[in-house]
Amino acid sequence: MSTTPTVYDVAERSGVSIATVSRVYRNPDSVRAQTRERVLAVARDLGYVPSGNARGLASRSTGVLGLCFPDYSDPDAESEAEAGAGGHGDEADDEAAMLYSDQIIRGMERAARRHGYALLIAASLKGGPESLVAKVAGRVDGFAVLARTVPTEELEVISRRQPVVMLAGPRESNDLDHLDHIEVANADGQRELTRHLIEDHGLRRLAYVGFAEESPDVEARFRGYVEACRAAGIEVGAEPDLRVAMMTQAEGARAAEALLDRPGERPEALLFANDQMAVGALHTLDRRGLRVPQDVAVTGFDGIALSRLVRPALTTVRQPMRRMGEEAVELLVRRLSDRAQGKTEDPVSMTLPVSVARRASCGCRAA
Amino acid sequence: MSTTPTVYDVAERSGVSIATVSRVYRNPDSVRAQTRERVLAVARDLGYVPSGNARGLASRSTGVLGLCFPDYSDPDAESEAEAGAGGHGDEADDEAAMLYSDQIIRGMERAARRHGYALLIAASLKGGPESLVAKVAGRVDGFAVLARTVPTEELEVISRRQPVVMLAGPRESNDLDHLDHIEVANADGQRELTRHLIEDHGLRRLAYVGFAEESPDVEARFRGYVEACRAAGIEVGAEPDLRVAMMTQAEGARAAEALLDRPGERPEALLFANDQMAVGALHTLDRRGLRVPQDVAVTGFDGIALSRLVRPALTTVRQPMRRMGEEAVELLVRRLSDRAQGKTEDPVSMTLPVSVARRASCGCRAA
DNA sequence: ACCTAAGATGAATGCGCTTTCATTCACCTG
DNA sequence: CAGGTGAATGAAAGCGCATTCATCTTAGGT
Repeated sequence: MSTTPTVYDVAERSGVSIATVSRVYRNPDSVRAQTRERVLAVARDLGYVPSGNARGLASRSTGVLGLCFPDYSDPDAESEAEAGAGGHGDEADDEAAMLYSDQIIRGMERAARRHGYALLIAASLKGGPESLVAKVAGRVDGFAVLARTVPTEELEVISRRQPVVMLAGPRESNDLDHLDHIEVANADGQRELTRHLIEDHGLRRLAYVGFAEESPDVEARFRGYVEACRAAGIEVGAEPDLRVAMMTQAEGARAAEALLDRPGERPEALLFANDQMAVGALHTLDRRGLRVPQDVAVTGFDGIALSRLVRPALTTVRQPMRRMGEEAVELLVRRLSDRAQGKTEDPVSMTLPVSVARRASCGCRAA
Repeated sequence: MSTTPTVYDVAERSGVSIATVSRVYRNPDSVRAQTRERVLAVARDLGYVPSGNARGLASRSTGVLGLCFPDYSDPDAESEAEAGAGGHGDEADDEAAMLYSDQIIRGMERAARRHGYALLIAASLKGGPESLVAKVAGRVDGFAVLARTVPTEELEVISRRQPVVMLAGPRESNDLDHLDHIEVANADGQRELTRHLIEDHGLRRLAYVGFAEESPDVEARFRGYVEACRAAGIEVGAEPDLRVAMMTQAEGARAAEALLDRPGERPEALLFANDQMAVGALHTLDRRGLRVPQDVAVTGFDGIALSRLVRPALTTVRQPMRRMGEEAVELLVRRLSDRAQGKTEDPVSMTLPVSVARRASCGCRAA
């Protein structure tokens, strides 16, 4: 217990060299059965477990893939889940708080497992040491990063030494052209959803709520919104009707207040750039006595679990997050084997299709 | 690109020793600002990222915690999700397949993050190489294991060299007494649920479906069931009415068939040892034209997402899986710091409370 | 019985970093 | 100006394993 046993201990106690001990684990068939058994017995006896670090160092590969994602935690969402997932009382539980990143983790884990890899996950602690990525990068053979988790420059540096695939953010302009990249059809989804509101529900006074910081996803979504509006002959500005500081429920609620307080006719539909904001808006509307969707329709984007649990259930655009995780792993694995063979292929960029979930908040189902 | 840069490269190019380069990363304040900047500049230039393996080897600690869990994948559940989560049509998506382990991962990740650790997750590939644990164990400072993922003997060996906490299975008899251990109140939950069926719904002809392999959880649940029955003066055998080979939906469906085909009066309630089996049973009953809960009540155990999505929604016992993950990390962190200080504390064993979710399948809500 | 080839094992080196311990240097103190 | 201090840095010794390459067995062939 005091000092953990190493190859040396096992070798000595079983009367062989450390090379043989190593072989017993790496390549059992190359050791005579009798010797092997003896070594294994001693190992068991001593409580020997090969050090992954040493192994990785010596063989320069870890058998681990990684995922870095931002600290999505939304305090509102947490309390929401505990308080009752939008009024569900005892229905509330962890499920409601399942987010974006959880689905990706799930997808990656599955795929990684199939390929014999383990998965290392780490979220950037807000305001923590900047070295999150470095920490992960140093321990894995390759990894995926959710967009905007890591400073571009740092990523650029790291991607020179190991495969990196960027998730959900369009490839950032210049430096990162050589990164593989997976995104979803943000514009398509928002366009289709908007078209649905306009054509199928006959709504024409729409308002779009986006995100203040530069976010490629949000921009793409807004673009889809604009396209659908223009196609229907509805005039819209070049900017969302409102931009919030964070894409949280609280901000969504506040955004709804602001939009409703604006002079002029009340919008017939509020479109939000993500589900959490939309859920926040639902609360505001409820408090103000406005019925959804009769008085105002509300839509989100993402398709998180909560979107289905709130009342009225939220019409939104579902992203194939799990699949994204799987594709990321496939890509990494391919890169790794390419690299092992000295091949060099051009960076891949794929776009996964999304689908509109028509639920109650736009009027497609009973609340 | 050809060869990844190391401390040596950085040291040479910036005219310092490798010791200084190391300090720049480990203990920046101990290096003169001017020197530090120079080193960092070179590092950035070269694309240097410290090797986690080498670091771990040298400092014998990784900053990573681990989780091993069994391959829960239930093909039925997957297809269920794709086909429509019990008839929900387009409502179907990944959410429905969120399982036990996903919640634990989530809890662990959160807690690990708070303590500055990353999380390594790995599922035992069914029939894969036995070395799953060894792989994980060798790369982390401590880890949690879901019961029955790993042969007891192997765990025993490993736990001698690093903190291990066992999740959800009662401490296995002899060898593993020194393992920390977290479980949920299986018996309490099943007892309360059974009591509810008997007292609040007036049901008396119950049937319990368990798991054939020895499973401490299932045994505890069954024990709770028996206690509640006896307390109500209902006579029950020492064994579940039926034991299945796997706790999957298919097996649950089959179990329901078997129970309904038995001679004698039809049971008023079918209690399953987990949600997935109960969902399978729901299908059988539906196909046979039996109404739930009017003709037969059905209950599960676990509280997975699917349990709420099926129709009728499943009455079940919710486990605080996420919290279990968090507690596991807390325990590991404490152990690690104890160990660092040379302290040795007795193994901890904690039991987390569960809660009964009364939904439609027992008659508590509209279907 | 002798030689050869294949098989099993050992010796030695390096993977990239952390960490004493020792050394150097610039500054203070008296 | 000598002696002393503390800060900054360098030298060197591992950390635990994988992996040639060399050496030693052993079985097979004639």
